[in-house]
Amino acid sequence: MIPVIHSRVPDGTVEFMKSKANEPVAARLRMLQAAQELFHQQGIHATSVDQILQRSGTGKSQFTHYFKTKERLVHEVLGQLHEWLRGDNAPVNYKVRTWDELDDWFRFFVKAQQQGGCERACPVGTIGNDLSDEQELLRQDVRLIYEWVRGQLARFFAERRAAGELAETVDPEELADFCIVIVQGGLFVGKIKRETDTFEHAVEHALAYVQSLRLK
Amino acid sequence: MIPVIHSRVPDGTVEFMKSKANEPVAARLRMLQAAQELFHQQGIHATSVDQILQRSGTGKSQFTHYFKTKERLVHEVLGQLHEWLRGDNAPVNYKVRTWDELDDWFRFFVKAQQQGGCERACPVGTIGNDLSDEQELLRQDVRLIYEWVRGQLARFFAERRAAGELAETVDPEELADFCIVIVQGGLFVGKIKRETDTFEHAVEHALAYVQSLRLK
DNA sequence: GGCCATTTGTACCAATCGGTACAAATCTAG
DNA sequence: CTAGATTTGTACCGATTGGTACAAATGGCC
Repeated sequence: MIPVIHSRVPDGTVEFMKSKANEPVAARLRMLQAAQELFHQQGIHATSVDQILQRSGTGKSQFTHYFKTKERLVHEVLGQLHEWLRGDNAPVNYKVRTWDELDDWFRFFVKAQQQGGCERACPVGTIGNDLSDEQELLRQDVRLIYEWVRGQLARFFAERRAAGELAETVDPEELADFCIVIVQGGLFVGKIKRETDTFEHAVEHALAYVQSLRLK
Repeated sequence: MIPVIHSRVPDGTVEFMKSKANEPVAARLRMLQAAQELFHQQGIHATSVDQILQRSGTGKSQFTHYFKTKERLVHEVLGQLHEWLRGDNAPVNYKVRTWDELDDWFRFFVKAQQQGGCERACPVGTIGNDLSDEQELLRQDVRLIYEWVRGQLARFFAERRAAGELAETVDPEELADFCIVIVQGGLFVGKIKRETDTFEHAVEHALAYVQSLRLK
């Protein structure tokens, strides 16, 4: 039986519901989860270590023991996000294979932002945007994730082109960049303006454009 | 004769070059300028008041005297940016009137990011992205700027449509949203990846799309 | 000169930041 | 049980945060 690790109470702090047989890894996971959520909605700078500890219901000694520094925690959060996207439990299918799935991919982000009250943009982008010049390691983590997403979209477009469904003049990777910029920009503007209309309009135009490139 | 207020030394701090007749407003302007630059490249959270004071060569008492709080300083920086964009000294022409000027408008941002070493995105967006839920006043400042830019682009598209150069089915405001998302997203991704290729590809596709909507 | 508002220097504040020290508690293996 | 490693609680650290207090300096104006 899987022990209940924690459950949310209205204000976002955790209720202690550890199983009788105390699982040590749970603390680590709770901290990772809390950090990911807080980084997503506040960024790195606006999120203090103490805040993460409070939400995850852990002490400072655990933090030091499992992560040592805030920077390493960010690194692990990015690793977790990376695995999550690549895996089959991702909230949206990144491994696009049909034109319809491309539509779904775009529209998922609009819906996701709506459901989050327009308070969050891309979790990876939010972290990446807070990095300084000295944090080249973390920046590499972020780049890796972006490149993987780009690769998935580029592969799809290349497949469609090979199937004669896309003009030969279209570079799959450049079109992938276009799609990524739409999503990142839409989430960014949506978060700032606290509204999804702008994002929606951009997505509709982007989809219309991609459709206009289709051959059959 | 206009007094030399300050000049940059390599490390970014100011050299004191006050005119003999000490101008009190100069301190205020230097702080505003320093704040704008630091907010642009680091965001609000990563920029401390002391850092602004150091760069502008002013003391804490001046800061308190002219701005009282950091929040009010941000407000004034946004006001300065707003005036700057609307005025005729803006680094790029926002009052687009021809298709060529639209091209220039898009491509300016790519070039600007390149020249800044890909370390900065949009100054307004960077500030807006750092706002919390409680700072609704500052968010309104940001919205106002975005709405003005959107209005300029929408006006241009509406003009073109009235002239029969754009399909009647195209909503000028929605197309403006598309353009803004491209620029904001491109700057955002470019800053994170420290590279402008993604942005460039997105802009080329965006321009190709807009061109495809032209009727003559 | 003398007055009064504006402008500035210096010292200071409590709160929070990320991080450390170290011993006590706990789990696991023999 | 005991031994040794893992995990955790508590107290603490110097540095920095945004902001304040208050007097001294400076300015224009009469």
